[in-house]
Amino acid sequence: MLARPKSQRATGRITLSDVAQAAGVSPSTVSRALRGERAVDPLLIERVVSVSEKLGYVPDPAARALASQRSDHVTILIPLLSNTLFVDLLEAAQRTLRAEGYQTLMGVTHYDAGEEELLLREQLHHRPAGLLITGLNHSSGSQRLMARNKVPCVHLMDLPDEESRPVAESVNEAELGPYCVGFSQTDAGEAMTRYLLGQNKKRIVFAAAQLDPRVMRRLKGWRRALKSVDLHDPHLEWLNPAPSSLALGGLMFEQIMKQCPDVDAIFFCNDDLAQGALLAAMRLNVAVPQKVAIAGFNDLMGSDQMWPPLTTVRTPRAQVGEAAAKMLLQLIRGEVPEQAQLNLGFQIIARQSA
Amino acid sequence: MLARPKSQRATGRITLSDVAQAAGVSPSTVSRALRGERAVDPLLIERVVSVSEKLGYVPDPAARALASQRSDHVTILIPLLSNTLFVDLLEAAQRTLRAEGYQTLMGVTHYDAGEEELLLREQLHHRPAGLLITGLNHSSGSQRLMARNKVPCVHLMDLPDEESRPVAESVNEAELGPYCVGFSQTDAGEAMTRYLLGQNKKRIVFAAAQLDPRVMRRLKGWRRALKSVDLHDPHLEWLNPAPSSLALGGLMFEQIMKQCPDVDAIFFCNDDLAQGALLAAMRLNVAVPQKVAIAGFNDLMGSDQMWPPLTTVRTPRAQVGEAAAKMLLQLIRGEVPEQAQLNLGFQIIARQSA
DNA sequence: CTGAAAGCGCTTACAG
DNA sequence: CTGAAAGCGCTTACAG
Repeated sequence: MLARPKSQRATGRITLSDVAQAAGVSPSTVSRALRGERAVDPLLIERVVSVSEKLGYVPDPAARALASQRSDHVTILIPLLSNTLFVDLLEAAQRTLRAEGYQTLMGVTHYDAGEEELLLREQLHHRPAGLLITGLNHSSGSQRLMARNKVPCVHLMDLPDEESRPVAESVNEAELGPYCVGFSQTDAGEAMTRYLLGQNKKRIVFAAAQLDPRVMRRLKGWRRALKSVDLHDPHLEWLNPAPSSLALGGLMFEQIMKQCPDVDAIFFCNDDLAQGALLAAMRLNVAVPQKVAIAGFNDLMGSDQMWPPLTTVRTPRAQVGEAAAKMLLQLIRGEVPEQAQLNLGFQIIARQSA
Repeated sequence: MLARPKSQRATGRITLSDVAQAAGVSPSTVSRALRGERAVDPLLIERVVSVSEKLGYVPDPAARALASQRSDHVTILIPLLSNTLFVDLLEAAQRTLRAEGYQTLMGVTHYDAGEEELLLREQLHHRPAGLLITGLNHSSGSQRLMARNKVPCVHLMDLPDEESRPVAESVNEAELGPYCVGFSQTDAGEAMTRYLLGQNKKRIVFAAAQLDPRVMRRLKGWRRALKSVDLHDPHLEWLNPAPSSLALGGLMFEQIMKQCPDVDAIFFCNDDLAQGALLAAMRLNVAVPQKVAIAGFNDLMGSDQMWPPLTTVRTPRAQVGEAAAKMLLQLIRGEVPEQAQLNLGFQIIARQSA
């Protein structure tokens, strides 16, 4: 039996130098060839790549990070793991990033700006290559951290309001940000409300929990739609800061039915609430949508299985995760994305509950 | 205005040497003091810690990983993100690990042994400090990878069968593994079946999807219970390899009702299937539990909100995530956990569907 | 218990 | 286009 050629190193790892030696070039050249830096002879690239594959060379991420001051980590900050919306976002982003050799590090903020800032601070010490962060609203401390570290960053699931967008005369690169991919939460809230109006509903409640910034934007859309037809009434706003859940949806439904028997539709800010309401309606024997229509938001798992099936707004979260990751990848490479704000839209899914 | 004392380094980062200089000791001592290595004068430790806090020193993870050949990453491999079971596991593990300064890196195997092996290989290149992996069944390639890299590893959500456990006369450390924390899937399957028998059910279907190893262990428990009272019938086994979902649960329910009208109970291997069945029963106007009882597994979100509320097995996934992370932390520190196999049990939640 | 020195495995000005 | 050299910021035998 032939002894396998041993590496010189104590660790036994195949290193860049091993490859360089075997290929008869300098380590610098191997480094450049493998990273696809231009300014390397194509023939050398070929040779280096083939040798490194033969030896089974795998670059050491720690050494690379130390030398280049940039890791192969991308941090993604999401509010919650208990809303499948964010899990879908995470999975899509992670899949996209992994395909390009990046590791995804997830942080859960629990909708808490302080926790977000803390996570940001922790993560920034690891010199992430990029940052994916949910929403556009962050503490001034967080904003400072992001700016000072000037790490590429893409915001998820929302877009700046029209009115707040800069109407610069000459838009230069620096004014392009913030980079974000999502859709207009306000428009989506307005669209569903208009749909309900189209179903001839007049007393449409907006029922929300959690009350995060995106929920409040949907509320704004609901208000806009109702005001435009002079049907807005502040009493129709049911805002509960508690975390969203099926159980809470059921509870809110009961309360609304008891206190506002004349209501003819309820637009819940998230499908879990709406699903809970549908289940409660069943228990309480309230006819949906005849007595009261019910609509949700996000088109989460199970909404199509409810009885009656839930009318809702389908949001492109997997697409958002993927597109945002791709945009981030561009920024990491120093490229300029075609659009700084990518609008992926939404879709009204008319089923039978409204 | 006083200029802030600048670091010598080009990167501007506060380094170990900065702390050493300010504290009047050598870098080696700072390194040892900060990592809580014994064999350092307590007074020096105090001084070093206070100076490093004053300077806002944060160790560079990349440099540390490169020098020590161990990163501060822990890899967790789970089958899916679409089953909240695994999300709960992930969140608990990540929370526990983060508190001790470890970063959690997640890999999604999609119940595919090949993908698991690939993820393992990728992750191992990053020299993780430890590994959390779902289940006990892995490809021989994966097992080899884990063994060769001798990275501390804890298995999640299952325990070795009694019969397969080594009955060593003198158990030494090497024979303690595999480390795992979970509960007996077989016993849980058996317990729920016995509960249904106790409800005077005679024709109890086991309806399963996905058919991963843990589902098959539940099946085994169901068989054991039915055989013990001579009520086992192979026709009662409904095994569908498709991914689990609400919709599939509904479909399976319809099929079972059509083809086996004499069935008086269905034990679904997961709550999503059972929830789908409950919803289908409602559509089809089948009385639950009078005509047919329905039971699930895991006690997932929403099961208590169904109508009727779902009888199920509550599994301690958050506790598993936390306990496994703690056990892994011990292994990383070189400590020996009290038990190599930690049984966290399960609980029958008798609600109204069975 | 403490320190000087070597080394971890890369990247990147700098020079040619 | 290529290479020699310095450097990234730590840890860890080794010696004392």
